[in-house]
Amino acid sequence: MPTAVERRASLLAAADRVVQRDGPDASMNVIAAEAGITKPILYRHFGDKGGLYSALAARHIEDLLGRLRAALLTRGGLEARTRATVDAYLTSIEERPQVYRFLVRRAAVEEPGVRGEVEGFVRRFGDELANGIRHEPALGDVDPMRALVWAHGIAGMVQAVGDWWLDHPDVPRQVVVNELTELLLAGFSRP
Amino acid sequence: MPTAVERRASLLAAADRVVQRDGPDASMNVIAAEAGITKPILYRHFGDKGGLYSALAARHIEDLLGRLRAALLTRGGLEARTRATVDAYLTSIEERPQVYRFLVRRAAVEEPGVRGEVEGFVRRFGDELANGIRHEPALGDVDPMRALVWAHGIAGMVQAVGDWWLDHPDVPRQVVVNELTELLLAGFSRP
DNA sequence: ACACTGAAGTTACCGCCGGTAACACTGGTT
DNA sequence: AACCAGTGTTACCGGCGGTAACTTCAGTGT
Repeated sequence: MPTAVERRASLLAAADRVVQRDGPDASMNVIAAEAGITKPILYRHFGDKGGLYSALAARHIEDLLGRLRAALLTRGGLEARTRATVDAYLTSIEERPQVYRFLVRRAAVEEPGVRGEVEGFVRRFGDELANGIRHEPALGDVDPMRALVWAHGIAGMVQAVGDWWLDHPDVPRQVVVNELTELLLAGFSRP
Repeated sequence: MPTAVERRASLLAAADRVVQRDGPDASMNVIAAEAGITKPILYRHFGDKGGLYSALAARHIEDLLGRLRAALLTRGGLEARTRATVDAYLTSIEERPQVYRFLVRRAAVEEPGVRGEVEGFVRRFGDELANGIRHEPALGDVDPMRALVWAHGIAGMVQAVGDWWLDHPDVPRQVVVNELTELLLAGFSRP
């Protein structure tokens, strides 16, 4: 007899399997079947579909944000940090494309207005990055508003290139990393 | 008795009204009711929901791309062109937020893999922009791959900032335009 | 004048979705 | 023995995208 949190974890694992196999449009029935149970149990554990998706997304978002944070702390200059972060992002896409698709497509659509739930991971990354930029030693003091606009712009830039790269798998990752890093660094070194 | 293309245009106009009133999740029933007819007629004209959404999106995409193209042709230096284009983008968001939401959220989700239909307007903008960058006089000859990555990055950057701005209406447009323009210009003027 | 055709439009349905109410089963507590 | 409390089920609801089958009616050939 598993505990409640174990059960919950196993349900999330099942949902994860389905999403990775069938893409980000998994239905509650299919997820329940994969977990070997029926729908109402899912609803008792997660409230509604948004709740399940939030829980599932939260897990991957924390993982991805963890990688990005670690990359942002890379020792070396601004260039090394930038390159490491971009590379971490694109590597995550390469390793689990379905998860990435789930994060950027599905988790952002489930009307984040009503509850301040997940709010899309690009947003969260942008908000964190804004803090990082404000305190980046190589940049000096940056106006908070400027940091916000820049951070969300940079996050969106990396995301858009990642999306584009998803549909152009022939392009080597290193090439994309190089171009993006160069573009970003040029943006940082303003006159 | 209206002709077929008139009918089609009036149906699209009805769909447009519903989307602008109720947001981008309009159902076929509601759209049909708004048009004063019933569902099967919509399906005879547009095939399926994706077809209607494609047609509706195509219209707005052409309009928005037209504005952006015009802004890209602004006389003056690279800065004037950049600023005008960013301003055109944000102004379009400001004027019709629901349409913008429809374009970035809905029109990109309807599985573009099967048919090469709309493919999201950010993608199209990115592809066009890549051409523009390759031939931008102020930049000289740019490697095609570099132009592609940059263009999609820039398109994503502007889009992300636009999305963020949608949820922060207190920030004046001019401020966002200024920050974004500055960031982009710095990116262009690489060492 | 009249039957015929074909398009326009309707009603009524299908299967699936997200979500829920109401009912069984089972173990432990008193 | 009686009673929970939790876990699970079946069976349903309204609404969605999508379609089959029927009606209605203007135009046309003879």
